[in-house]
Amino acid sequence: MKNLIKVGRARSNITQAELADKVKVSRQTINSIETGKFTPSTVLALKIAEVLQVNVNELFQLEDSDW
Amino acid sequence: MKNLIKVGRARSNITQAELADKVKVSRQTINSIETGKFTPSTVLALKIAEVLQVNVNELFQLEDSDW
DNA sequence: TACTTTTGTAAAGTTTACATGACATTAAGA
DNA sequence: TCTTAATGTCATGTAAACTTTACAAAAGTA
Repeated sequence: MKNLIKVGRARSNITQAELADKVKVSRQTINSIETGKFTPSTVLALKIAEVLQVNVNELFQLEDSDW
Repeated sequence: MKNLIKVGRARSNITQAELADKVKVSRQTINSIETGKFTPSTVLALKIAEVLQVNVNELFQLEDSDW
């Protein structure tokens, strides 16, 4: 799965740590998701999308290898 | 988190077992998500949304208690 | 260059998603 | 009513998300 968190953060001009605070997870969790180390839960994806003001479908995109 | 999987299945006229097959998880997993027993991963949410032809944000919605 | 902020990463522990198998309940059709 | 399909649920096991602590690498700024 591909993600555009970095782009969204840049647009909103916030750091990983600030995003982490807003969605109430650790900074490492945001970093791990952003760098593709793991897949967030849907609740967390919805929160990140809300903070970054985008749809989940824009922020996270399936790849062929996910099927 | 609230979900509208049951509504989406009804619209697409497919059973939990059929949906499970299409997204490649067990029937119990679909049932557990649909009945709110647990939160799916974002990959699974994207797959279910794609099969049911809706956006993740329409299918899964945050509640105040999620924050 | 020196200092500070931001980001990347790793290890160890806890929690939860998801699998499998089994069985009970409900809905639906003959 | 009898039978079958669909759904709900439970128990056990494994894999993966997420936490905390800690440190290193990068990037920005004086």
